[in-house]
Amino acid sequence: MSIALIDCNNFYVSCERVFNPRLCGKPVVVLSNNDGCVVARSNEVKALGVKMGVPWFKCRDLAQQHGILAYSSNYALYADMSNRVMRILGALSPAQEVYSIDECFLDLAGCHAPNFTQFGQDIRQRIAQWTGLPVCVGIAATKTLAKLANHMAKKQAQFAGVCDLDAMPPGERDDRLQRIAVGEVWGIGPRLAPKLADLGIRSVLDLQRADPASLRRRFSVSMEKTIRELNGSVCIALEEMAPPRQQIVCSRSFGRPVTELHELNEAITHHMSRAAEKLRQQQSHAGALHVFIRTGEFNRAEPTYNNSLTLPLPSPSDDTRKLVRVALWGLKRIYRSGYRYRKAGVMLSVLASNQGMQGDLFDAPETAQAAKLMQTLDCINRRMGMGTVRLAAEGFSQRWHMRRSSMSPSYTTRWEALPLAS
DNA sequence: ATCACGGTTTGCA
DNA sequence: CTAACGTGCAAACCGTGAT
Repeated sequence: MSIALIDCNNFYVSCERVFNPRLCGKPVVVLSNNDGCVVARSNEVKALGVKMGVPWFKCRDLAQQHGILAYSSNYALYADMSNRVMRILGALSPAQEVYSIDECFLDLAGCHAPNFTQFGQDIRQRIAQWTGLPVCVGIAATKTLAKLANHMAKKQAQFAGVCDLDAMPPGERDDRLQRIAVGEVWGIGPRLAPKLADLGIRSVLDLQRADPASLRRRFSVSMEKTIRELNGSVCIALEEMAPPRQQIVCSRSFGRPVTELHELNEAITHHMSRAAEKLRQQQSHAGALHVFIRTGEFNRAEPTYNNSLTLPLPSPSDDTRKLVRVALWGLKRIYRSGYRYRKAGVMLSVLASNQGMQGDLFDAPETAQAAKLMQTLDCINRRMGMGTVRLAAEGFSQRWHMRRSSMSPSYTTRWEALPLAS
């Protein structure tokens, strides 16, 4: 059993560089939604000590000094580049799990490659040539180990971007695992790492050799699975088909403080429309929805107000219009004037698959006509771009919309963005 | 004492 | 000029009322 984890290096920054090669060799960051935090860093920026997830305003001085170039995130571009990469990789193996926008697992069992390290190099070469993106490849017996192998391929230059843990002599392997902090393990985050350290478990090797049963009692099942995976037994299966979500959340911070109900109405309508899209995409209906609004969580000088409301739906629905109507009703109930709201969102829950749904005695079932309408809406928006056809209640000026002060053109998804002669 | 539930917190990526 | 800090998901946890 061998699994490969292919992960793009500094993915968002690398995408920007593909279409703007002048950025190569320069310190570049990509910012999160609303230009809030640093979410991707070029190696030059990492070398300057800028940490992942730092609020951008806190790096402004350093950025000024070193001429760091900052881009707002351009999801249309990254999603398109991701699709290209995933399609290429998917063709190399009968089983692929797309784990996130920039990484996927491949089951190598079905790949008749004589030498997996060479196979990894071929992958790197092909992705570089066909998309312009740099990737690293980790290979091992389980997903957890493949993640770790990928980490080594990235951090240690002598691997040249490919690390096959199974091809490594056991002595050397233990030696390397000894030198990696336990917090690098997949599933061990900033909370668990210190707790493990209290027990004397500091390195990956320590965790690998820990007793799964006792750590399960102290922590959870997932901890036991992680330990077993580190020892080469598969506990976390490759999931080719993502299981349908149990809840769907859409929320955003505003580009500026919002005080008026009519603006919140627009934002909630927008978020609910997106949530309903996701809902229909996974072929579910929602049995309940949740609306929330909140003031800033960092600004302690301002009066705080957080509120939310969960509303059961009379019968499960996937109709944007019905969901929006209920959400706005809920919003009106929780809205208080006189606050500077910074964020709003919705959540759909009690999700049921479209097959075998229970009807309601007192509520009209969703009509075939409504289903057809939603289908058409989704079809147009998929083809012509997000939000081509939408509810007017989403508003037009959208003064609450997130900040994106410096976004690159969407080269691969908008004709107008191509720098052709006009 | 135990269970199902719903809401909240925790944790991760 | 100033103020400014992301999102989505699930599991664990906890209090409550019913059994």
